[in-house]
Amino acid sequence: MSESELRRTAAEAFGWTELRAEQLAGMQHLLRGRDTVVVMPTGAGKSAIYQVTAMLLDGPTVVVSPLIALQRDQVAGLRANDAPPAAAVNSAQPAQDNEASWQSFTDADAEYLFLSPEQLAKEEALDRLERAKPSLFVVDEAHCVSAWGHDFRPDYLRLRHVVERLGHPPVLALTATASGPVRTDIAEHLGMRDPAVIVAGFDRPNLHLAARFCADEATRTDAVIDWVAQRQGSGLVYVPTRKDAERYADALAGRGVSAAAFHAGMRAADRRRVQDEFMSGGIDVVAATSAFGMGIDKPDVRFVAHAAMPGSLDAYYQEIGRAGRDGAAAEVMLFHRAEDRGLHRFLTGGGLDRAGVRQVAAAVRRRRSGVRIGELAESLGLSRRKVTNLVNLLEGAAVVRTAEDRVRYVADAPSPARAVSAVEQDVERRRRRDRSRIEVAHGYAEARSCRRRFLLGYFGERLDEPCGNCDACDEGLPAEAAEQAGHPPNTVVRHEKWGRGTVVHAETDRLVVLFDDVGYKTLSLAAVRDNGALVPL
DNA sequence: CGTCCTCAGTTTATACTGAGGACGGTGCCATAAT
Repeated sequence: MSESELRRTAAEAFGWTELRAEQLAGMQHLLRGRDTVVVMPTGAGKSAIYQVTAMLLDGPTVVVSPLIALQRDQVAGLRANDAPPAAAVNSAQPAQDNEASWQSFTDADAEYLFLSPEQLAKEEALDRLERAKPSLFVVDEAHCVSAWGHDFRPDYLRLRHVVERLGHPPVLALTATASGPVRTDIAEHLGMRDPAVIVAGFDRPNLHLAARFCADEATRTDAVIDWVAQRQGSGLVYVPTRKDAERYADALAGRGVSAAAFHAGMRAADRRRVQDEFMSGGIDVVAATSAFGMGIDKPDVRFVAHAAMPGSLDAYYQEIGRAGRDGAAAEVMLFHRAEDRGLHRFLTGGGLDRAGVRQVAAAVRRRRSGVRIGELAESLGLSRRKVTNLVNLLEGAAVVRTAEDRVRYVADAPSPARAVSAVEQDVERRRRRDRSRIEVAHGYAEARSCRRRFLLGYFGERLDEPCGNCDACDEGLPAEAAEQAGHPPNTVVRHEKWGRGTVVHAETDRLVVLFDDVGYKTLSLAAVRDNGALVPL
């Protein structure tokens, strides 16, 4: 497919006269049938990649989207152009409308169908999808596969079976934020084959990055409120708990700031009102949990404060990325405490339900011809979500396998009793990895050198000059550390104990290395030099 | 793992202190009760 044909389609159907190199590259990979991962900032035109490609492929396109609100936005956006018809299926619209969406999709009338991963867990949905013979399978906000699939929304990890059932059309994963391990996780769990990975620049040079250590909770509260009260324009305050959202919103209101809380425990109508008023400028500041943000594209957010360090730099970067989308200067301030680790340790610490693993394994083994997850849940009297999670774990440990929607016991797999320890090892590995991400996030918070270099390094990008727009650069802190150390970011190294790894960040006295097997580790440079435990590869 | 809340105990102030326990984040979907 020629580049000019892509450009023409983009112009005719959508009125886009320019396409970025990354967009074109993504389109061409997909047209050649190759699975593709695209990491591109919000507003850079990720959606264009599938919207245009869909029109040039012979068959409709399935778009998996995590939020119903996003599905709506996407459908509305397509309808506003001369694009082909788009439809959605979800629980928020009447059954009649869902039926109409399916009809138009299977009749080859609609080109795009938007739905959640949970919809794709339904047998009937799969049948209808299969009949429509989709030629492109898109996973929007694909970091959700990695962030949510392992526990919160396990149907994300079932998508690979949906893809196989559909004969593996080209798969496109789209996200704005994904570090190396997250990209790998996404590709693996979507069952991608030798995917092309396109990463557009991560840097957001207009964001001024800064962090402040707070000794105790009362000091932090005051510091956050003072800082926010002194700012102008729209801003966000990210907080760790729902109660904090209310607490900060009230305190800010008491200081004369037009502020409101936002979290998942609020009534839907209140959430909508807060979001609408923030968008329209009626409310200046929203104090929110991580529930706020996906799909929010307000260009003139002037600041983002964090009243605690989130559980990973992936989450942090996503949240600060909501500032300064218009390209004008914006401020980002992180108020952190060492104790912020506690909540995330708790959240990543849920113990494995060994009895559940064993129970599901045994139940699967009994059904020699395989069993569907729905039947399994019903016969065991467990929730669907629970069973899906347990099946995912068993599948990860290669104890069971899914084909044609049926879960089967792997012929030479260990007994259910022994399978438990295989699963446990996987869970333990994941926990170590999650905890190492918490640690590296605090490494960032406490860093004494260019913050932007640290952040970009985490996402696999190298910044050669100090950025000049962070608190460390403001203070003239050393920036040449990476070179002095002899281990600049992105150097591949081998550690005698932890194996292969990649340098993520270097300071005068320590290195942060991402090891393939054990996750992130901070190494003292003195120790590295003295005992030769770390060698470049 | 840390914080906040409650409550008992000590105290005689309507207030401190410590112990113990609850609670902590993301959304889809289906189903039940108004």
